[in-house]
Amino acid sequence: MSAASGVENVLRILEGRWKLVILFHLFGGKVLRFSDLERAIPAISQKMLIQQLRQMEGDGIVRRIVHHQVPPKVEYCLTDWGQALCPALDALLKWAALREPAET
Amino acid sequence: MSAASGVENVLRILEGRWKLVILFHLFGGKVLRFSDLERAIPAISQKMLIQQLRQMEGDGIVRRIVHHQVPPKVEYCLTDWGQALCPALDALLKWAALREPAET
DNA sequence: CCTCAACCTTACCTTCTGGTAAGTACCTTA
DNA sequence: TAAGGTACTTACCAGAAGGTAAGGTTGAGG
Repeated sequence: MSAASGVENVLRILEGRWKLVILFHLFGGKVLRFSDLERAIPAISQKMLIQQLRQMEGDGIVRRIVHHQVPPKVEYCLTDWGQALCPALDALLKWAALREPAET
Repeated sequence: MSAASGVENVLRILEGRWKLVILFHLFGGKVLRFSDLERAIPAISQKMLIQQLRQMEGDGIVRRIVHHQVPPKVEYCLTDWGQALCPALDALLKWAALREPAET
């Protein structure tokens, strides 16, 4: 059952109050600046935004693009691997959709 | 993007240090007693085992079968919905497997 | 009467997560 | 010289998650 630990790893990556919210804003190849994300997710604090972005960058889901300009400009987008998450999340969604009818 | 909250809900259900470990022990229609699970997962404490089982029962993933005997006997197995999780977890696993080759 | 087995509950404590608020660095503009 | 905009960073705190240890219920067996 190393599958268990594999899935646990994946959950560990996706866990975090804001990861999925950020992901969904980035799906579809969108490229957003830090401040765009702040505006898109008003409830998030800068600390959390940066923290979750950094973690996802470290996990290889998100790519960080720094433009060395005077008013700093940093953009974020998904890596190919990050984009590939879509179908897997869909599978989870489909599973969740099964719930209502089949409840004993 | 209510998909985001949908997936968040699912993660909320699967989250928890021991849920997946227990799930994988129950996959395949297995029916296990409390003490079987304790033995199968030596690192878990009784408190955690019961807590995670109860949460999964509440979420409709696990079914609890009580036999009113003198040395109590309680069995746990997956509901149909719980079994249906398998393919979704497989999708996550497949996604995780994509990682190595495509790392830039 | 005492103990044991199996399942669960409770109290308490530590660690982790997320939240707020303030501060930093840099150059541009007034 | 002072203010401002962008992208962070830091210090501190509260609440939740998880861990340990002990207790409690029930009837059979000694």
